[in-house]
Amino acid sequence: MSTEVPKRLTIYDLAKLAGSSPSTVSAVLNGTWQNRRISEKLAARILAVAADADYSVNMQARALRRERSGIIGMILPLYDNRYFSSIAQIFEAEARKRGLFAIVSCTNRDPQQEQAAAQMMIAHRVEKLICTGATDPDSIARMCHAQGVETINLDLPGRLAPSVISDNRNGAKALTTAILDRLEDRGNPQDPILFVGGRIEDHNTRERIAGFREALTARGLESPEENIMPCGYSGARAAPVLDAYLLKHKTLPSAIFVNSTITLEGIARWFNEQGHNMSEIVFGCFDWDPLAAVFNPHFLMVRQNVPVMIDRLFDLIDSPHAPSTALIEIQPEILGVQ
Amino acid sequence: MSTEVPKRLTIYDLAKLAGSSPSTVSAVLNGTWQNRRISEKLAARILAVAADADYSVNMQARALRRERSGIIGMILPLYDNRYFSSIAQIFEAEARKRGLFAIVSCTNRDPQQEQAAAQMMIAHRVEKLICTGATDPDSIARMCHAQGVETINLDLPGRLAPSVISDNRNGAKALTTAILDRLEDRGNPQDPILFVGGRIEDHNTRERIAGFREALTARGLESPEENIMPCGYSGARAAPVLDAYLLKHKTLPSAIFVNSTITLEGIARWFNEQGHNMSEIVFGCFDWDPLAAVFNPHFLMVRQNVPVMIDRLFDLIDSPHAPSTALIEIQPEILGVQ
DNA sequence: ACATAATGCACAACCGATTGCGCAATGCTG
DNA sequence: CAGCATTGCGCAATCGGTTGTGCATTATGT
Repeated sequence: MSTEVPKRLTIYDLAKLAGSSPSTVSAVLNGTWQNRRISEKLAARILAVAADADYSVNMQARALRRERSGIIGMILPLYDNRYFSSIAQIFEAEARKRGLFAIVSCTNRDPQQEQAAAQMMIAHRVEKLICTGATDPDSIARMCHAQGVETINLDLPGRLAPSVISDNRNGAKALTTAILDRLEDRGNPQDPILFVGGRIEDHNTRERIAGFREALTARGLESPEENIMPCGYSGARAAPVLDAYLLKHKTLPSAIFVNSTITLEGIARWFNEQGHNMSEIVFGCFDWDPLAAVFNPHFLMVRQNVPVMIDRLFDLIDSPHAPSTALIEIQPEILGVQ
Repeated sequence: MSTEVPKRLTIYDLAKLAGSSPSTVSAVLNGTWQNRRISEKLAARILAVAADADYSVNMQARALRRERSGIIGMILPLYDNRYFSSIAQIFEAEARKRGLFAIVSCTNRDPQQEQAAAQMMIAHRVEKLICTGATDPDSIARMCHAQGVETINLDLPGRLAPSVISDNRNGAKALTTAILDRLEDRGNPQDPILFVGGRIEDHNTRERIAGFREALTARGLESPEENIMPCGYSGARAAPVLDAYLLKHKTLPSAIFVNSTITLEGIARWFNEQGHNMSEIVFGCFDWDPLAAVFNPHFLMVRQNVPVMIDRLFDLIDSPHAPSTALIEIQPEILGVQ
């Protein structure tokens, strides 16, 4: 085994091997040799030598000279739910298709970590930075713009860069309507629906609450403040909300609008611990998880359309200078309605 | 908005601003100035100027000159299950703690994509490459070693680089034993257990089958070949297996050892479609998912110990030259036993 | 045969940080 | 006050590609 760095091959070595010059080797290897009037024959020879010697370009050197890194960055709250992990996966695949190298950093919904990650991305000279579900997208946008790096917001919108998000309001309205239909099927169309989870500071949660209310209003129903509990994204936050509801009303709500799968997990845990049966209640969840869906075929779930979101995202990336006010809303899908 | 690249600040600019030289600025900014006998006072001035001007080092230039990128790479089959996504997340956090920048690529269990991703990683001059669940870790290891890049295998072992994996055999044995205990509680300790999912070409699947058999043998039970169905990782593969079993035996097995959550999803779907009730059967799954667990408290699940695996992984990364034969097995946890 | 154009390729200056080395200024010793 | 050590810092080469420019050589036109 190599004891120390075994000096990798450079274009200078290849030039010697092929009896040519570094600049010619460079042009041949990066495909610009046609413009430089290199002969077919020499190009072939150089390519053969390079392949034979297992040459691999040094991207650092290339990026330094070209003043373009070929890297595109994304910051993300976390990987471990289906929505965000599929965002990461599809983003990466799409980036690769365009010859870009994607680097993704998790920032745990923490503004400090978001800033630090963005700094790192800037230091690595990413060509664009995608801020997914960022708690403070505008601060990041300011930082990046000061360094000449454009940003795009995904999932949560900002005011200083274009944004691609789900149509939260209409998605929530459709989900709530589906819940109301279920209640009607069960013969209690007037029963209260509890809204649980999310952060009221989030644009998305506010929009979902608005959609929730619109659906109720459309049926001539009330939406009392006390039934709307954006208690955060952690699963554990759901228990106190349910405890309080039960204490006050002596009975469970007939339906629950759950604002994320992580909240759903907390609610399910509470039902298990309390010995309640989830199938007595109509559940609608603004988020999708295949295992949750298959174990609860009666659940209503909203699946955000990640492939289309990423498509629109790359439209923005490709278009030179999208207006920072652009807000693109993608319709999600309601699963569980017959 | 900037029409074109707005020339970022370099150490040459800072040198002018601070009335000093580029080499001094460099030393001050990268912390090596003590060795270069720069005065406290000048260092402070330069730091102030840099902070004031929002300077950000160019990592490409640094990496080129230092001949170290500060980047560590990982290839991964996919993000979208809890096991792999937590690997990615914890790996990234640990890398960051060490001042390394983690880049992760999904390769969809496709040897071609694995090779291509490894090539990219090499071009970006990663300092090490972690091959997680690679279908062909040895080919990647050969490629990387030829370029002087060390690799480490995670989740699936290889013969050309050290490996950190779960103790699949003992984990499977413990899971099977737990299943047998459940069957005994239910009064049918001799009933057949079906093993479904995974690839027989995978080391892990083979070891799990071995552990499965050991547990049966320990109770004096048979493990007929026909009950062991490593039908792949896709969920859809489970249905034909279950169909065939049902056709032959006219009844469902009393217990199923499920080899992954994706297979579990396929099985659950089949049960729904066929109108069978999953609670009639004892389920053990070699994999863990919090939503699956909370919706099925009676499931036995194996949670692989990702934090410890990543810990050991970084032990290997930090140790100069681990023997390529090193195989570190981490004990997983059985969830669902009282 | 001579001027002109096209072809084929190499030279050398970069990109921005790092680092071995050396020089000037100051401090200290005798 | 000469002689030597120490302090403080800048010079210039370097990492490995990229690219504007220019110089031979060959082909074409008259």
